[in-house]
Formats: sequence, C-alpha cells, structure tokens
Amino acid sequence: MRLAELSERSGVPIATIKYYLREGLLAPGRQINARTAEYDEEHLRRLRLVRAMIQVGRVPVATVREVLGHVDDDALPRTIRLGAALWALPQVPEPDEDDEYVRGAHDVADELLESLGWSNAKALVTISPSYRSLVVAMAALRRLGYDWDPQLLLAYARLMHGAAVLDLDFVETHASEAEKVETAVLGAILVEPMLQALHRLAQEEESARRYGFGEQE
Amino acid sequence: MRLAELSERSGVPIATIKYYLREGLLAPGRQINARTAEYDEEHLRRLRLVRAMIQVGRVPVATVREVLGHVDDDALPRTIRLGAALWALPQVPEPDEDDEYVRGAHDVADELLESLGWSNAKALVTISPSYRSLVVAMAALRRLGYDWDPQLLLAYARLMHGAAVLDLDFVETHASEAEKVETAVLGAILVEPMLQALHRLAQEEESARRYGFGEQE
DNA sequence: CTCATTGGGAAGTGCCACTATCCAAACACC
DNA sequence: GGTGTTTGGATAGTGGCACTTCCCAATGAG
Repeated sequence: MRLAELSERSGVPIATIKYYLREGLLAPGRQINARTAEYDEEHLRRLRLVRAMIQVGRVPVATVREVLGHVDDDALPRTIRLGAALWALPQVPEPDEDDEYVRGAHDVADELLESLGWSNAKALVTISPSYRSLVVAMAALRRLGYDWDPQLLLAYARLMHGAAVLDLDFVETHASEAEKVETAVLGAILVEPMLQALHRLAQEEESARRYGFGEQE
Repeated sequence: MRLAELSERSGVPIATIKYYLREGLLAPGRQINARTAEYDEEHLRRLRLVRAMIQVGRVPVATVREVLGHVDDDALPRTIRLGAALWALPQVPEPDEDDEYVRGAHDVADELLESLGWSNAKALVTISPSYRSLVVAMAALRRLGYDWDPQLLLAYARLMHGAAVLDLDFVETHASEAEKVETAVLGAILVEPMLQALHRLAQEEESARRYGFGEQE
C-alpha cells in the first residue's frame, strides 16, 4: 500500500507519517522506484502502535524511538529487552538526594521492597527509573505534610502487584514468543492509562457512595 | 516572608514563582507597600502543591489553575467540588464516535460498569472524562488486535476500586473537613504517579521472577 | 502531452513552561 | 543624604516538542 492508503487506514495524517519516518519511528517502505514506496500490514500495525504510545500513553516521540529500539533488539534476551524498554520510558525529574524528604522517601521505599520480598531483584530495582519515580512521588507527598504509615504503601503495592500479575498472565496466554516483548511493553504503556481511568472512575463512584452527591450539605 | 525566601524554602526559582503568580496559580502576597509584598506559610504550601502537580503529576499549568479554582470554590458542596476538580484534569483526545473500535469499547465499558454495580452514578459516570479516557485506551488496544475478555477488565477494575477505597480512607482519617477536597485531589494527582511507579516495579519483579534475568535464553 | 499525485526534505507554526531583561521604588549602610 | 543593592512587577525572549506547510522533481493516469 502507498502512503495515502497507510494514512487512511491508520487515521494518521500523511505529513505526520512522513515525520515519524524521518524520526525513525517507522521503517521505510519497500522502495519500488525512486519516487514510490510500498508499505505492508506490518507498517500499519507499527504505525498504530506508535500512535497509541504517543496519544494514549503520552510518550514523547524520542522515547518511542528508544523503546522500539529495545523491543526490536533481537540480540538481547527477552527479560533484558523488556527491562530496557521499560527503563527508557519518560521519567520524573531527578530527585535531589540532599533533600531530607527524598532521603526519607528512600528509606520508606527500601523498607517497602523488603516487606514485599522484592529484594531478589533489589540490586536492579533500586536503580530502576520506576524506583526513582516512586521516591520522587513519595517525597512530594511528604513535603506537603502527608505522612502515611508503611502499611498503606504496602497495600497499594500489593494491589499493583496484582495488576502486574494480570498483565503478565495476559502476555503469557495471548502472545506468541516473538510478540511477548511488544505485548509486555504495551502492557506497561497502554494499560496504564486504562488503570488510571479506572482509578478515577472508582474514586468518583466511591466518593458518591460515601458522601452522596452533596445535595444535603 | 519575601519572594526570595519563598523561593529558597520551596526550591522554586524566583522567576518561576513570578510566572505562577501571573498565571493565577498562587494568590498575590499581602501588599506591604508599592514595592514589597509579604507571603506566609499558606503561600509556601500552595506553591509546593502547584509544583508537585506540575512536576510529579505532569498537570499542565492551565489545568492546575482550573483544578485549584474548583478546590477553592466554597460555594459548591464537597463531592461536586471534588468531581469538578477531577474532571478538569487533562484528558486524552476526544474519541471518534464513528470508529468501530470506539463503539465496541463503549459497549465493553458499559457492560463493565454494569457488572461492577457502579450504575448508581452511571448517568454521571458515562459522561465523565475518565470514562472517555477508558474508552480511548480500550479502543487503542483493540485496534492493535488485543481482544481480552471482560473478566480481565473486571479484575483490573476491582483492583483500582481497592486503591480508591484506600485513597478515601486516607482522606477520611487524615484530613480536616476543610482540607478534604484538597487531599482528595492530591490523592488523584499525586498518588497516581506513585501507583504507576509501583506498577512498573511490580512488572519488573514479576517478570524477573517468571523468566529469570535471561541468562539461560 | 498534460497534469494531478507521489515520496521526501527543509523550514515554519503553535503551544507551553519557563527565563532574562528592564524598571522604578524602597531599603540598608555609611 | 547619598549610593548601591534589593524588591515586585511587566514585557519580551528562549528552547523544546509535535507536528504541518511548502516546495521539489519524478511518476503515472488519461
């Protein structure tokens, strides 16, 4: 198929597809001659994946390129590829290690990992960008005066572990060996907005359930 | 305290504080005279809140203004204020209702709300931005060929409801009546990045647990 | 032969979160 | 009382990002 058809079937403007091609998010089409290129179903699929990561997952273009680079890197074993792809995802600004709240958050996070028994990957986990994001978020909350006990954090972590188990079970049953890394990355990038939406809906519902709609206030 | 001290204690550059003042994210200080203004602890707290929303929660400046406007609107009852604040949060682009995947996602989402018994707020919930985000995320996944059964979605929803219960319990026990809306909004905005970080950590851990570190591949 | 269409590259656009510069009043210190 | 620094406030500029517009020459349909 030509660019125009690729654009039509994906809903992505031609100019934007050209931009993605230039940025290396999409492999060039098979060159028919100097002025014609042919694209196939795989291009369409990849384009939809890129679009979903950018528009639904809010992943920056440069990061998409990096993530896909890891996904496509057949030289690495699967877990490493998945880890590398996840680590490339956008992060929160670097925490200031001299800040007392940041140091406190480190302690709480380490204690949490200990309680969860996640220490088998601890050496890796404590340098993971996700760990950093966790510390930054916790430090911000504590700076605002919200001190919670480790039990609450543990409860949240157990819930999210439950979600991760669902993710990986899904990958296990629905993806071919070759597709597992891509599916897992999607699980990280596209399931997250879905979880966030469900979280907010649940908050609205639970809030309405507890307090009604405010008419008696 | 003066601007300089406010800047020092919050870690936010003076120029940025001025920008926030201009954008209406921060109330002006008490005017001492034509060339001096005085800020208090409440300004410091609000500034930290704004910073956390922008840097940790990735909320756009214009949206922060809108959210805070609802939080501060004493004329409305609490649940409405919370809902209004949550609804102002940034959204995914409007779904294309003519798209077959979007319509399919609507059906699945409606079925989900039915199964969860969240229909007491259904009339509200189905026009909520979170509902739209859910539909968009599900449509993107289905467009990529990932068809899952409603049971999985239900399991995710139950997990996130569990998180919402934790959120609101926390608000219940830790916030004064006046602070409840602010705390709940924070719960939505700052707990989310934390949940996301925990989700990714859990994925890394669970993946390592199942597949090892790839050395035998 | 004509003329719309193609893929590709360069440059431009619009938005956003700051950031730098300037200004005149006010204060701090001699 | 003079002098130099600091203050809050306004205006304009910066840099990054995700496109989008414009132009080109080659192609291909009628």
